[in-house]
Parts: sequence; C-alpha cells; structure tokens
Amino acid sequence: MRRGKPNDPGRRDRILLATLEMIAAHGVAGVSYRGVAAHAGVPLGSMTYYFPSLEGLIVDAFDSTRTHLEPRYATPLREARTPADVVDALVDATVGVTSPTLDDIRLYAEVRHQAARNPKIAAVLQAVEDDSLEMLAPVLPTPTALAVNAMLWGWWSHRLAHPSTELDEPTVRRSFEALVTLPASDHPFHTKARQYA
Amino acid sequence: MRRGKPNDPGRRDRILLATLEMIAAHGVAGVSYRGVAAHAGVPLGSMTYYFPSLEGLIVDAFDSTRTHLEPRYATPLREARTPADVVDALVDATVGVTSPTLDDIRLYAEVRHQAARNPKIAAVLQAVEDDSLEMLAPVLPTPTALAVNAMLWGWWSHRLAHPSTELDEPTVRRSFEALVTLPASDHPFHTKARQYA
DNA sequence: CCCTTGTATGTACCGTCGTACGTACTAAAC
DNA sequence: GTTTAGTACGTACGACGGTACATACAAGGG
Repeated sequence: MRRGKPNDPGRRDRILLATLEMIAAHGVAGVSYRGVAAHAGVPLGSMTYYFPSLEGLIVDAFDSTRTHLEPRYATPLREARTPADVVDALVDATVGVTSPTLDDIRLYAEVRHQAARNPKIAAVLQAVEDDSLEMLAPVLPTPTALAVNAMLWGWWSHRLAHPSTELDEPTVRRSFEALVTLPASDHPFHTKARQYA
Repeated sequence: MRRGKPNDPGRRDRILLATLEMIAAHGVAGVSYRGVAAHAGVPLGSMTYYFPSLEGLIVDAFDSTRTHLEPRYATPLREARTPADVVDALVDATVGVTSPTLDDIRLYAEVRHQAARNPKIAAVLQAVEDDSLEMLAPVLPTPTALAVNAMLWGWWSHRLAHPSTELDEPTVRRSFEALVTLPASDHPFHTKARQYA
C-alpha cells in the first residue's frame, strides 16, 4: 500500500507562501480559500485538503514567517557586542538595508493585529517577542530591551502610516541612542532584572 | 411641507456609538449592518437610511472618536510647559490615570490598521497625528515629537499585546525621559525644523 | 493485475452580508 | 383636511465564502 507520498510535494508550502502574499496585499480580512487558491494556482479542493480550517491556514502562514524572515533582521543584532553596535543594528533594522520592506511590515502588523483577538496568533507573536528579548538580553537590560522593542515597532508603524515620506535617519538614530545609552549611565537599573515589565 | 425634523433625533449618534463598541469588541472585520443594528436596537432599515454605505458608517464612527476621546488624553499635554511636565504627561498617557483603556487602545489600533488600506481612514489618522504633533510643538522639536509619538504608540501596542501584565511605570518613564531630555542637551538639532521626518 | 490506502479535486449546500427598493408613517404647510 | 416631502422600515435579491463530501486518481503491496 502507498506510504503517503504526496503527488505534488511542495504544494503545501506554495499555498502557505501565496497566503502570506495575499495577507500582505489585502490583509487577513481579504483572505479566502478561493482567493488564495487562485493566486497559488491550485484548485479549491487542495486548500481544504491541506488546511481543513481557514484559521489554521492563517496561523500556519504566520508561523512560517518566523523561520523565513526573522534571521534577516536578527543576525546583525545577535552579532552586536557594544551598545554602539546595538544602536547601529537598530537603526539599520528601522530604516537601513536590513530593515523590512513595507510588505514585510504590513505582514508583521497583521500578526500584531490578529494577535489581539486570536490566542493562537497571540502565541506566535509572543514567540517572536521572546526571540527578540532573548536576542537583546546579552547587551541590554530587560527594561531597556522592552523600550527598544516598543520604539522599533513604533517606527515601523510610522513607516506604514507614511509610506511615501522617508524616515529621517538621524532622528531614528538619536531615539535609539537615547534609549540604549541613557539608562546605562544615569540610572542604577542596569541589572539584568528578569521580570517583564 | 415638513422641514426635515427627524422622528427620533439622536438615533444617528446611537448608531455611531454602537458601531464603535462593536469595533472595539470584534474589530472592523466583525462589523455588519445587522450586527450594529441589533446592538443599537434599531431596525436594519435605519442603518442604511442614515449610512448608505458601510464604509461611510465606519469612517464616520472613527471620526467621531476624534472629538469625543481626544481631549481626555490631550489636555495634560497641552498644559505642559517644561520638558519635565511633558514626561509626566506622557507617562500618564501611557500607564497613568489619563491613559486610554484597553478598549480605547483597541479602537485606536483599528484606526491605524484600517488606515493602511483605506485612504479615508488614513485621513482621519493623519488628522489625529497632526493634532498630536501640533500639541507637542511648543515644548518639543518636531523630530523629538515624532519619536515620542512612535514610542507612545509602541507602549500602547505593548499593553494590547500583554493585556494581563502591568507595564512597569519607571521603565516607561525612563524611556520618555531619554527621548525628551537627551536631544535637547547633546545635539544641535533643537530647532523647530518644520519638515516631517 | 487488482486491491488498498492515502492524495487530490469539483461541486453543491447553507449561511451571511451589503444593498436596493417599495411601502408606510409623520408632521409641517396650505 | 389634504397634500407633500422627508423620515423610517422590512423584505428580498444577488454575491460571496467556508466547508462537507462524493468522486477520482496515483502508487505501492500482494
């Protein structure tokens, strides 16, 4: 008897990718089995076969970004050793070459948005955030890392809201410098307190 | 002939309010004429009568928040004179008594989210942001104001993503202190440059 | 060659929703 | 009291979308 070999391996992944493109283009609200099927060039039946529920499809699609996109922005941060390195990496991640495209930001924005109402997607977001904090832990105390994360998302959000105007690099740099350097010099908080804020 | 007096004045506003509650509870995606009608206790016909298109209803609802909610968070900022006042006001707006409820943040998040795809809602958001920058203009240079706005939204977003964990007040305070005070002392940017970043 | 089992697909059902529209109601004008 | 214009409402149509499901296909095992 057949051992379960798919006739078209990779089809599942193509569907996942098409779903992400669909989400970036039209938002989660604009995702339908039929739409994704058309975009991926597969029949409707394939959709429900690989992904019995639409919610599952979307969650899986989001989850797949974690392994696909994350390394690109994360690597420079992991390699940062001094606070100055961190600032450079953060500025780059906001407006520089390693920064996400508007489509990528749109995707991330969708994750954050859906996470507010869908526990499964909230878990995905939580995982992303945990990765981020863990990444910053060697160079920044947790409270600072939290602020940095919030700031980064704030700037990305800004880019999303003003797609046509370029974000001013020195402004971004100073904001991160302020967050990263000030607490280290002026305050006694610079311990790796492990409690989340 | 009749002058156009409504039989039930205030019905329009009740619909608008019900719409906002619906959005805060289920998101824009969960808003339907029928759902809002039920929630507001009006017949379906009333909905399409006052709001011929669903998009118009949502835009109007969002726009109504601008006059209803904005003053509450804005007043302390307008009254701020020194940078220290500004920091206090910002911390309060983030985690203090004047800070928005989770429902309010949800609502604001919806505005930002929809604005990414809907020009009319983008205009509403733009107006809100302009108000905010104008409000900060007397006490902060524009680049700093931009960073502060991004930071504030970042923290609100954080609260949304972690509804159960309280945001640590000193952490928030230090983040705003860093943004507000550092550029004023260390950098030559402290002119009211009018260009957006 | 046929049987079995997993893979794949097309269709159809059922619900929801936006919206159009004909009808009814109300109150001011004459 | 009649007319009339604006207000309010209920129904129904057409489109869309998730999902169930019966059917068809492919590939190993015997």
